[in-house]
Amino acid sequence: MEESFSKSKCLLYLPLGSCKSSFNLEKTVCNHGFFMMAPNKWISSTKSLQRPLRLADQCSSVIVTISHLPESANIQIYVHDMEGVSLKSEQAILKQVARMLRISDKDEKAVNEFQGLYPQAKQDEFGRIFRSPSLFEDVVKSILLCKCTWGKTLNMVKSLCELQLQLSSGPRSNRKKQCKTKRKRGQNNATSKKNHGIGNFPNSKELVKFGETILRERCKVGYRAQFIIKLAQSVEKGTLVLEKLEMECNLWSYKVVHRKLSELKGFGPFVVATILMCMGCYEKVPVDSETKRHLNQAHGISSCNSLDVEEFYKTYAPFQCIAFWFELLQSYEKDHGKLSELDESDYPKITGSQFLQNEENAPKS
DNA sequence: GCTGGGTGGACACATGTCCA
DNA sequence: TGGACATGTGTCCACCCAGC
Repeated sequence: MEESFSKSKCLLYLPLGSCKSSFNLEKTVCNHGFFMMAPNKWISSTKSLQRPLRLADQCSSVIVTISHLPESANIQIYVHDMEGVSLKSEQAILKQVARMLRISDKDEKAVNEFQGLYPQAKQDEFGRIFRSPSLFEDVVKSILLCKCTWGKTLNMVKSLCELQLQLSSGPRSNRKKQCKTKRKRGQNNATSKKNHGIGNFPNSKELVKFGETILRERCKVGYRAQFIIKLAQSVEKGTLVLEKLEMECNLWSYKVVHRKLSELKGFGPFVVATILMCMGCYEKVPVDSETKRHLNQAHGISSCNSLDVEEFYKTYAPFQCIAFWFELLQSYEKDHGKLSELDESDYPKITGSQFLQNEENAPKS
């Protein structure tokens, strides 16, 4: 059967629907550390987001630039280096963009309810926390946040994307074996063409292929390699269906999903809370050194544990996590200026603890 | 270049609490 | 009273970096 192609050759539109009134691309993207992680690239001069996204075959990627004109009812997605996009791939791209930017009726409902509880967030157009085009990417990035500095996390993620680019643009014969799906005219493997210097974030299939040793040696992910590979293997075998968990999280209590995730090796309370946030369950605040620092610095709460954090944000239930991120973002922007206007080279510096060190070193008045 | 302390979340185990 | 669950604490691990 002939695959049909989009009439629009390289420009796609994602309707905002019910999200139109509350949506602001800059505020939606530049509000969580994930936007600083490769392969995301925020271009402050044009207020647009550039990154590779998967085509329908899940194997090849294309670079897209996502932008939004104020008052427009659609998000504009420019697909680079492509003469045409099949309808299936178009749907795949739109689905990924909608996930990243939380464009859905459910997300809009959450934003409105949260802003009702936290009016200042409405003023600041805050409510959508940026995430990845796939839950798998969110999960791996959450693992990479652990036991290291922010700068190191950024490096590990970047190395993974570089490795993905290297391997995906390897010998043609290998790529043919990887991609059984037939591609027709115009559906070039974008990674074989102009790649804008960055690969996509590897999917589970690619990570299984890389293996633990390569992740350790090339990407310097250390002990995290075993957890990531195990996760990727479970996804590939079908013993772990992340999308099903996400759906369960939406349908029933997050506690069931919380328990299931906690059973996985390498998934501690911080990682699980971060994943739940990405899934759209905001009741658990990820508690790490940064959370404790923030509560100490902003509210004078010293030596707090996860229960103290839970107690502190219970006013905003079931959106405790969004409330926490709103406060944290405000403190970052107070110290470093607007995150959306930062230079990429400043990204590794964005932690409150850095600020704390500066404060401690500053002469006391 | 080597060494050892610091970092920070996960993990394993110990202890505490609750409820049938 | 005992099992299930929650909480606290010490240890582990890989890396960074200052000091020698």
